[in-house]
Amino acid sequence: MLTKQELEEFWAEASEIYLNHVSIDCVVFGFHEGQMKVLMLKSNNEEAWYLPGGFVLKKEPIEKAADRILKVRTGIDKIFLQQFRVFGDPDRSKIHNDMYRDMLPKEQNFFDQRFISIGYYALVDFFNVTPTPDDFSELCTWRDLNDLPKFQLDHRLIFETALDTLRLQLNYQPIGYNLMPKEFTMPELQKLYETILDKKLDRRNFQRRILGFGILNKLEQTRKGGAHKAPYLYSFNLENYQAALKEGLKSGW
Amino acid sequence: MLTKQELEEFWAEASEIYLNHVSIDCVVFGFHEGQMKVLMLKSNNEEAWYLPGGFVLKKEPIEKAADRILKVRTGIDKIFLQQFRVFGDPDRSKIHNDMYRDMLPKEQNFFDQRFISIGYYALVDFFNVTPTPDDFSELCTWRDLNDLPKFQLDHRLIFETALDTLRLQLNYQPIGYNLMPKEFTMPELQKLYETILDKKLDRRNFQRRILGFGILNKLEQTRKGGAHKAPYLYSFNLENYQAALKEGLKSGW
DNA sequence: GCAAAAGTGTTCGAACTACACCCATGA
DNA sequence: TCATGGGTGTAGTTCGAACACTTTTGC
Repeated sequence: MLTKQELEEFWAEASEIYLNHVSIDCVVFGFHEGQMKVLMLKSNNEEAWYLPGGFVLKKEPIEKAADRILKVRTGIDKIFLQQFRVFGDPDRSKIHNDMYRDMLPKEQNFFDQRFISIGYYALVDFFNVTPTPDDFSELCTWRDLNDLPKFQLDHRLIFETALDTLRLQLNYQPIGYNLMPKEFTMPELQKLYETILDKKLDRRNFQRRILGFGILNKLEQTRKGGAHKAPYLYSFNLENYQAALKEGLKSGW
Repeated sequence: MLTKQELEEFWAEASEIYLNHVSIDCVVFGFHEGQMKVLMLKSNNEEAWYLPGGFVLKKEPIEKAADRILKVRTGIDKIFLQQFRVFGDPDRSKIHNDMYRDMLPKEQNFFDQRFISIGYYALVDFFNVTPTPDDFSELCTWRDLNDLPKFQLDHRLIFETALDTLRLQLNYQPIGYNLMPKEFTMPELQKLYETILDKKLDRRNFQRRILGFGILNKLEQTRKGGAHKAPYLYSFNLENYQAALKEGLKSGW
């Protein structure tokens, strides 16, 4: 928790270095133990959780800003990021404002303004992330999609819009390279799809379809140690994967 | 063309009523005589064209701002609008700034700042639009997609991103209700798709596919007066159309 | 009657669905 | 040896691509 003095300094600096009225919020998806996770922060002294976010430096491209913000929260450098919507309701940051409004006069208070927030979603490898709280949180951690906390501000809307976008993009983009470890089994990848879509898929049809995309390399090894028949390991064929990202998976029209 | 005095007043007012650093640019698509059109404005005294745009009032939702901006440029009230991307390069409004930078001191000059622009695309019925120039343009008119002028700033990028988005959305959204007149023939609708996609489609397959979506009503009448066999008229089944907009056309996974 | 546009099939193959069977492993 | 998970195969169906024939209309 920051002291009033520290807040004062933070705000004074913020107004100097950041663009006014513009913020960035990120929905960071990870995948662990067959569950989809989202990175969240818990407010100081309050049971309200929010998404990693921040502001844009005066001369910084917004993509760089999102990168920088997530680098601090996760420790990861080149994160897969996708802009998905702008949240621009005039009242969307009202609660946030209220929290800090009375602590400083309006002129010095960077938070006491309307923010247009640019939403990014990110896909990351769970194990590479080192969740790191910011100045306004006592905790930064993964939350299971099936066990979400109380959201601050409009962050539930931002989260749900991100998830909807991700589900939609599943239809014309390959997904997984950023969420899975280097090597993985087909059932593991299927579980990722099932978790994102929140429904069961047929083992055999899933395999055929995914393989049909031509974005996987089948490796010689199998994953030993499981309680049953050892599944084959796969890795992504990065070249084809990138191509599929650009061209899309189906032509449609 | 505004005088220096008028500019001074405009800027003084702008800083008072608009959010800093945030702008909106709109790509307005229309369809006329088998050609896709985009609404553009021609700069005063310069062969540089730009997209309809504007700023966000201090307490206005961004969607409302886009509505308001387009209402003034087109005369249409409830336009079909779709946010598609934010353009946030720090140098993106540089040229614009240069144009007006020297006319007023920095503090008074609303334009002499970095703008994060929210991109919307709009689909409108060509015949309902009354193109109306703004204070910085001598002309507001439709431009054919096959005959585009020189763009100002990053407006070519904005336009192309909008078109790409539209093409992508064609795969999972019905399109046409906002671009076609109330009644239309199948060949006319096909022409719309062909124009957006910039490629020929098979008559028969197109008809089967579109009808399969269940978003059309076949009318009794035919379009008389043509030089050949009279085609049937169709209208959109608005209920099914709206449903398709929400649910998407194909499930995919 | 002829050219051009529009209505209406049909065929073929690819792709998706829904299944069934076999194999490997640990308990 | 058996329950469980994983690899692989197949029949039926649907969907889209390619293509042909007929009908209407103005000249």
